[in-house]
Amino acid sequence: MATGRTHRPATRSRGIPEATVARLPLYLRALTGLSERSVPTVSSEELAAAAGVNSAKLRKDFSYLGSYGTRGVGYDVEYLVYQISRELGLTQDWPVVIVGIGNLGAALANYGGFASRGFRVAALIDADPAMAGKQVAGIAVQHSDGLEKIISDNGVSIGVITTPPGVAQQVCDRLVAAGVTSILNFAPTVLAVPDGVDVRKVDLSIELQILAFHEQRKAGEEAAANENAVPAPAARADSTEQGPDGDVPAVMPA
Amino acid sequence: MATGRTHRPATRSRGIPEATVARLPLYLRALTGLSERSVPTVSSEELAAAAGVNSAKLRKDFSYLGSYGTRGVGYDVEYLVYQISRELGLTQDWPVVIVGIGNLGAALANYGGFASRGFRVAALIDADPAMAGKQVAGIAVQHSDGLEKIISDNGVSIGVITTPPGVAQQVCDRLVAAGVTSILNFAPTVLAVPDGVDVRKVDLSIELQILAFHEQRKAGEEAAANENAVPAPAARADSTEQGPDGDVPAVMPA
DNA sequence: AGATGTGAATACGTTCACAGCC
DNA sequence: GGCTGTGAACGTATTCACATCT
Repeated sequence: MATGRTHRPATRSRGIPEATVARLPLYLRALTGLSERSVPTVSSEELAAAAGVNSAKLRKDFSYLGSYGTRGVGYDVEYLVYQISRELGLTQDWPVVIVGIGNLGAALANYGGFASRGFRVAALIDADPAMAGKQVAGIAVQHSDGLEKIISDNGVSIGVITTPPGVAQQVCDRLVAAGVTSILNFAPTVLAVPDGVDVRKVDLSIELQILAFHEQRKAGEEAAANENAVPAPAARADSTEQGPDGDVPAVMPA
Repeated sequence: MATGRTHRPATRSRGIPEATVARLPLYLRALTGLSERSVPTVSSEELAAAAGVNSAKLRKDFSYLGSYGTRGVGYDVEYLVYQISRELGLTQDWPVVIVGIGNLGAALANYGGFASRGFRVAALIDADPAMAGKQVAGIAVQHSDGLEKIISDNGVSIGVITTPPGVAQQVCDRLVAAGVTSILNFAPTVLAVPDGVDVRKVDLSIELQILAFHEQRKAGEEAAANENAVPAPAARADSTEQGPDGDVPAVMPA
């Protein structure tokens, strides 16, 4: 196993920034929409709006892939779809296993967006013997005893973990030992993996907590604004927060 | 991040970097684990390991909150739990609505991590009349006709969207008009919201595509390595012009 | 001694603004 | 004229390394 960190060599032409990679799927989705509506070309401005980013960022992102646009015209939709798909590795298809077929695992198995784009659910795996053989999303659940064989028989390199947190690390270890090198973790645990294995995590609870932080801050600002509104002490406004017309949402519930 | 420009005013003492905010829930989870095991104090090194980050980053993060540690000793676990909870706004509890009770919505409703920390499912809402009245996770599903009333009666400011993509924007608009200012979006769509409303998105498909990108790159490197090992044929199909060396970036701290 | 807290250095990401091409 | 592609400027995040305190 490649143990050494190969010390990123200020990579030459193939060094696409991580932030850009994370946005490519967004562009691809927007482009797919345009493609379905048979739109032939699109400007950076239009595409950026559809993807929810600004156009300078989009152009910079595309510049890492190459020069796929035409000045004065824009981008050819089909061509870009192909180029981005290729860059993301979606021209081949990726067999995926989901481990842990509870509510969430089942929901993911049923999720349409899975198959739509290069991914195929190769197997559903659960530790509960009572689950084995049951059909979920048209696929028979298999017992986790056979995990290693399933992985290697299907050439799976991407695993999705939707188990309870207590067993996520064990499952992860087995997946990695069996040859999986990319893991999408829905269990609220930090997974330890060897070098060369990528882990991405999705955590509902974390997302909500981040939202709560901002909610609280909004509430605080509102309160501060109200405080300012009444007394107005001799001291000047001290440029504290932004002006009165700032950011409190225009939507005031009746 | 929100689509709107929230005019960040270089806020004085309350300016906690976004990247730090995103890690606070991670620290909190690690600390909660220690707390349950009655560990009284923890060093930045230990806590960082448990949270899957490095210790310098953790200390820097905490320095934005204040000086809650003791030099030569470490951090008091209970005290830190409290401080971070307060900072994140988890000392109050947040009523949340989930709109779209399909597989995923139901899975989230059943998700334990929801209630565990400051969040309470105030209502489940679905547009299908056949769903209305059904119990999911012990809560009766309500029809979306009453959305506005549900929001205002319960003082809901956080909404979770698990509808099909086609209706996500409409649902979002109604939530916002009814007073919701934070949205967690599971639908694969870009949501447009007014200033002052935060949107965070969770998208399975995007995460998989990011993993596929890195998978592909690993495969390319392996191939390149093999090519080096074996004498290459005179003319090779140079479809994959992978850089000579390069390395797999540590995408996510694991 | 041992660990925190933090300026300074570095790396990464975004935005600006305009040259270059259609 | 219009739009891309990109160096340069700016801003944010991470890491280093050490002064500071118990």
